[in-house]
Amino acid sequence: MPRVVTIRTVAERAGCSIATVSRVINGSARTSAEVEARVRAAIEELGFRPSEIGRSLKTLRARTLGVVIPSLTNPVFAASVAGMEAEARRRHHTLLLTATDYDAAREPEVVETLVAQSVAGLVLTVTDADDNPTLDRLDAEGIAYVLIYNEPRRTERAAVSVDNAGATFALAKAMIAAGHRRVIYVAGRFATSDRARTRYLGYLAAMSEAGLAAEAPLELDYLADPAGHGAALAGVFGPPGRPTAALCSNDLLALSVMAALRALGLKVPQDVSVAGFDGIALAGAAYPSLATVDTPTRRMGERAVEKIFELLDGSAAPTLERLPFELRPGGTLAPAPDASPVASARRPDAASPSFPASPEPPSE
Amino acid sequence: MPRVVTIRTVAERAGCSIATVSRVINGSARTSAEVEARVRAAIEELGFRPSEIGRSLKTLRARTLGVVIPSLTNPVFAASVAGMEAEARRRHHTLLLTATDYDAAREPEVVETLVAQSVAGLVLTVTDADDNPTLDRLDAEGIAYVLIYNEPRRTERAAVSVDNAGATFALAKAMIAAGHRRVIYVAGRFATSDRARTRYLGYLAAMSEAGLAAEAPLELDYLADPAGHGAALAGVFGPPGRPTAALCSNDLLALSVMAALRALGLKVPQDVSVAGFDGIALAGAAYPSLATVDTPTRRMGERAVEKIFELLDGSAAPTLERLPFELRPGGTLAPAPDASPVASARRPDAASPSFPASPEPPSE
DNA sequence: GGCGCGCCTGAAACCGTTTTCACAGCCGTT
DNA sequence: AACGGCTGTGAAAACGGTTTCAGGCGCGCC
Repeated sequence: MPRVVTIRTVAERAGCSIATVSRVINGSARTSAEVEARVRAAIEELGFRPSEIGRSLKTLRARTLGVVIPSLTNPVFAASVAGMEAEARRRHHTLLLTATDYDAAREPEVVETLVAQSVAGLVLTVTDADDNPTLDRLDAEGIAYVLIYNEPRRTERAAVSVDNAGATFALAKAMIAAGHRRVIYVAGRFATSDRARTRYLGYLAAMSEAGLAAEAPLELDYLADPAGHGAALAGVFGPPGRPTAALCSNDLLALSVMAALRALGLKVPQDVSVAGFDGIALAGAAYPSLATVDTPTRRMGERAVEKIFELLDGSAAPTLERLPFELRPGGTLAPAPDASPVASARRPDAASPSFPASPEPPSE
Repeated sequence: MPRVVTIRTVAERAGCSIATVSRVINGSARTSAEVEARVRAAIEELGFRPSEIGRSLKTLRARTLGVVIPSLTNPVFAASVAGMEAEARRRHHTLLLTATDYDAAREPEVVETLVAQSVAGLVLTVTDADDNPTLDRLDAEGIAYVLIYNEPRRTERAAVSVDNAGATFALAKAMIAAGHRRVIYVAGRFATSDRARTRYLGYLAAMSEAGLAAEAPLELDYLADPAGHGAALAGVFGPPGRPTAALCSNDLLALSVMAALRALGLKVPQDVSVAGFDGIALAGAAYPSLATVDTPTRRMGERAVEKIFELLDGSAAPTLERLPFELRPGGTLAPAPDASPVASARRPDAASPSFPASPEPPSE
């Protein structure tokens, strides 16, 4: 028999009307000091806590924020959700969390679920931010939302992201600067991640700028058993003239690729350099430490929630906002083993980071 | 102007009463085929979706589940939340997610928040499952909850866990069987994690059984900068006669400890063996792969949600349920470098796992 | 042909809160 | 002394559903 004590119980106890109790609770209108004291005492004694449901029904707006992410298993999303949670709590809101498991078909239904809960707003990472009926519907209904990690081309969509293509461009350039000529882009779930696709464009641009031939991207499912990776990677790294560097679309994938390469008997970074994207905390604890693009994952979550409230109170129009990233050097990226037989065989040194931490490495 | 279409709009369009619309939606009573068709058509045309808030108000129970965890940043909690989310979705419920950041003082307030939302039940990991006023309050109010990873001594508390002490006992025994004599237990946030304390008991038991002297536990904050770890670890592993093995209270900590040991110039596992606890996905991708206790993290989350519903429909009484664990061998646990100068210096081999995967290794 | 029983249906109450509206009392001003 | 405004309060109307209750209608059975 939970919730036996409602605002009516309190009013009775305090000897006033429920309207007055409501006023005391919300400070929505002045009340006499005497009545206020009685009400506060009654609330205290009864342990009363107003029902958010009752409140929401009147307001037609719950103090909750809907969150839609592909998966909590990827630490990059877990970290950004942690940021959202902290910021939401600061603003007396709670997160309603849902995951799509990278299934685009699930997006409309989870958004429906959240909208049915009358959330104040939504934070989402979708598979495709441009061609997306679900987002169109939110636009049409005027429901506040902010994308995170997506970079919609349509600038009237609110989003918090990083320069995915630019960062990958810089990262690929760093690999090229380290002497790598055959660099392969490895993606997880290419089809269901516009991030992976956008990052690929950055890779292509860097290869093209350096006059190098781009490789066909290698697509791996990083949720599947790493054993599956082995076969795919063996196909690419087995033949002679194999790539000397793997640029992975995210850190989780990169760590998995490193394990798979080792299982194939290839040494990282002596045989193959590896880099990731995201800057998850564990990338630094890996051995060798993972070279990656450090994105402010937690801050992005916080910022997304801030943005929701800006949209709600009308203090800002929806915009695409790119937070700064940083190239993070790591032991997994070393100078290329000299592919040309004429050049001297310089030993790569795993211990020394091989590219500067500035976003734009020197152009030579 | 969101939510312009309510059950009343639908009723009008279908030419019937709102009661009938409700009946069609919920199948709570028979309706004529003709009316039902009209109602369904109206719902379709209007894109109507019943408000969960309106529904909950009558029911006094929302179709949401409150989740309280220390932090999403630890993959073990992220994975269990992923399990909860999947199971909750299966049952048409949504998660309300909150984190305490390992702050016991925050527990009562976040639980208050969730209760105010009229959640159907709660899944929580608390700092102390035995002496906990917040849980007492939930008991008193008859609100359904299930603990996860906690192992309350009070058996009338519902919980899904593993045998924390038993698993650590087995893990410590495996280390001892590998020849380690000085094994140190390294904990993160000892004060705010009854898991860390319970696991320590398992370590103590194993050391005692083997007639070895237990070391004082080393407490590290794995959220702090790993640089801080360095100093603490240097104090323990610097002096001669240092421990040859570190048993860490969780995987995240273990990976951080590995990085810190390397920074001190110590090799894992040649100089120091390391083991963790939890079995997070990335433990397997680490190099060397992390020896750990593999717990069914995701499954535990699913099971906790199942249990909530068992409690709600009265089909089961609250109990402490321990799911099976498995020792997972890993390259970080190798035979001890022979401490006794008289014995021959046998080279430890990082590649070969050094303990069997069975929960109870041979007692010699 | 009348009676009774199901089957569908609608009116209305209810859930817990916020908010509007009206009003009583008081004070200061003219 | 009358009047206007201001302050504090309560009654009541929402908000969007579910559910109870009563009743209308059609049908079968005596």
